[in-house]
Amino acid sequence: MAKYHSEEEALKNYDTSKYRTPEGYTSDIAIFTLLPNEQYKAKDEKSSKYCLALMLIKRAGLDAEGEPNIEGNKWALPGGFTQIEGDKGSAFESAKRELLEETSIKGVHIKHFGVYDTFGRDKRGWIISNAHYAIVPEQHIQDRRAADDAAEVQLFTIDEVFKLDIAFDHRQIIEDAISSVKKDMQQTTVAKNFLPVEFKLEELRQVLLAVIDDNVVNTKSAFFRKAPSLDFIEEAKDAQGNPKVTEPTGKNKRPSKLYKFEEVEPVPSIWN
Amino acid sequence: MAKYHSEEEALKNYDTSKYRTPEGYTSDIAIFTLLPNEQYKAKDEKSSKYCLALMLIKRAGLDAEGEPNIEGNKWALPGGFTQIEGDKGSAFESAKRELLEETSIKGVHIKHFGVYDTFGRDKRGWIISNAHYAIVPEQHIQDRRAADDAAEVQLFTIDEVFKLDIAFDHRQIIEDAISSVKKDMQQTTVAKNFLPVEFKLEELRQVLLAVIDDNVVNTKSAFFRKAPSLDFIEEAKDAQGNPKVTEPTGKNKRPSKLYKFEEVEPVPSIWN
DNA sequence: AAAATAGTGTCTGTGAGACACTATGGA
DNA sequence: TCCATAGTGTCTCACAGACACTATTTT
Repeated sequence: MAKYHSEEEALKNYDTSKYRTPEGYTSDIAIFTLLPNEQYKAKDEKSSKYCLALMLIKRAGLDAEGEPNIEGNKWALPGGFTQIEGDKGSAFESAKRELLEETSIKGVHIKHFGVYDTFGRDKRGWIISNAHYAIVPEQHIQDRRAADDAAEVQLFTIDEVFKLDIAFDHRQIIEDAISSVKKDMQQTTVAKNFLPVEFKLEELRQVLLAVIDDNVVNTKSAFFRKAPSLDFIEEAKDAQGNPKVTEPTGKNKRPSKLYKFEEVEPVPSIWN
Repeated sequence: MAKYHSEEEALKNYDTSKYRTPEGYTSDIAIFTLLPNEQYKAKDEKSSKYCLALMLIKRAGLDAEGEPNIEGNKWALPGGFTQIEGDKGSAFESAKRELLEETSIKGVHIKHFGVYDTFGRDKRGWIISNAHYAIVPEQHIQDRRAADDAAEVQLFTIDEVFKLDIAFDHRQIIEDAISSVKKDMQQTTVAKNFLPVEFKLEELRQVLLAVIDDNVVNTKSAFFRKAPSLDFIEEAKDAQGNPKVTEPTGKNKRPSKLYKFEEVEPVPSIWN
C-alpha cells in the first residue's frame, strides 16, 4: 500500500534538502546614461557630443555596527536581494524595484543579460546574481544626484570605470553589460530609450555615435539618407497630419524635422 | 535615501536569513536537432528537406518509492538540480552535464537564454530554472535513442510539441527556446552547429530554410550568389590549396564545392 | 536521353559611398 | 555677413531580385 495517496501528500514530503541550495538570490543593475563628451570635436563628424556613462555606488567602509564591511570602500553595481513580493519572486521585478529606488523613475528600459552563479564569487556563500542593464535619459539621473548626498552614488564614463577598485566580480559584470548594450544598440531599437519620444535625426545619430561604431551612423550623409527610409522610424505628424518641426532653441538657428520610432522591432540578418 | 544604503549594507553583511532563499536551483535544456521533413516538396525552392525538432522526456507517473510523481506523465525538458562541483556551482556547467547524460556527447553548442524564477512556477517551492538550448546534429540523438529504451525520450517537431501535455511552465520555456534559436540562426553563425565542419552551400541553405524565413535564403540564386562572398564563410582547401569538392554519394550525381565557417562572428546591424 | 543535384547568367532597378553643397535664422 | 545647426544633391559603381539557363554524372 502506498504511503501517500495523492500528489499533494507526496509534495509535502518532497525532500529538497538533498541538494545544496543557494544562500542568496540577488539582482544587480548596470544603469547607463549619456553625459556630455569632454572630447567632442565639432569638426570630426564621427565624434559624438555624448559619452556613455554608468552609475555605481560606493560601498561603505564600515557597516551599521561599525565593523569592516565586506568589499568595503569599493565601487559596485546597485543591487539587492530578490524577495517574494505579492506572491511573485522574480529577479526581474527585483531589478525594477532597485532601479526605482536608485533613480526614482519607472517604466524605463530594463533588460536581463546574464547570470553569475559560480560558487566563490561572493565570500558570504553561494550567492547568485541576475545581471540587468537599464537605460535612463540623463536628466533623470542628474535629478537623483542633486536630491541625494551623492558622495556614494556617481556616474563614470566607461573609460573611467575600469580604473576603479570594483567589488566582487562586478568588473566582469560591467564588461558584459557594456558588450550587451552595444550589441543591442546595433541590433535593436533600444536607442529610443536614450531619447524623447519625438527626436531630431541628428540627436539619434549623436546617441548612436556615443555607443557604437557603425559605417552608416559614422557617415552623416549616409545616415540622413537612410534613416528616414527605415521601417521602424517615421516622421512625427501633428493633428493636421503635417510634419512636426522643432522650434529653434539655444544655439540652434533653424527648425528641424521630428521623427519617432514605430512599434515594430526589426530583426537584422547576417544573410542579407 | 543615504540611510537606505547603509541599511542595505548591514542586511547584506549580517543577516542574509532575513530574505527567503530559493529552495532549488536547476538547469533545463532544450535540445534541438533536425529531422527529415515529411512535407518536403522538391519543386518548391523554399521547402526544406529538414524540420526542426526538440527532445523531450516523459516524466514517470510514479516516483522511485511508488508514489505519484509531481507533474507525472507529462512531457518536460531534460534538466536537473545544479550542484557545486569541483568548487564551482554554475547552471551552465550543470546544463553541460545534463546534455552529456542525455545525448552522450560533449562539446556541442549550448547557450543560456533565460531565467524562470517566479514563485509558484513549481509546486515544490521557490525553484529557479536556468534555461538553455543546445544544437545537436541528428545522428547523435538517433544513437542515443537506439541505445536507450526510448519510451521516455522522444523527438517532436515544433508543430507536434505544442499538442502535448507539458509539465510545469515548460511550454513557455519551449516557446522562448524556439524564438531564441530562430533569432540566433538569423543573427549569428549558430547554423554551423547543425553541419559538419565542411559543408555544401545547399546543405547550409537547407538547414537555414528549416528554421528561419529569410529573403536571401529563400531564393536559391540569391543565396548562391551571396553566401560565398560573406566574410564568415570560405572555401575549404586541401593541402595543395585547391578547393575541395565532395565525391558524389547516394542519388547525388555531381561533385560540389565544400565551404567552412571562419572564426569571425558577424554583427548584423539595423542601421545598414 | 532523362533525371537528379548543384549550381550560373543576365537583366534591370535600387541603393551605397564619397563628398560637396544648401537652407534657416540670429548676432 | 558670418556662424552654427541641420540637413540635401549628385555622381558612380555595385549589388539585389527575378527567373531562366547550364553543368556533371548515373541509369
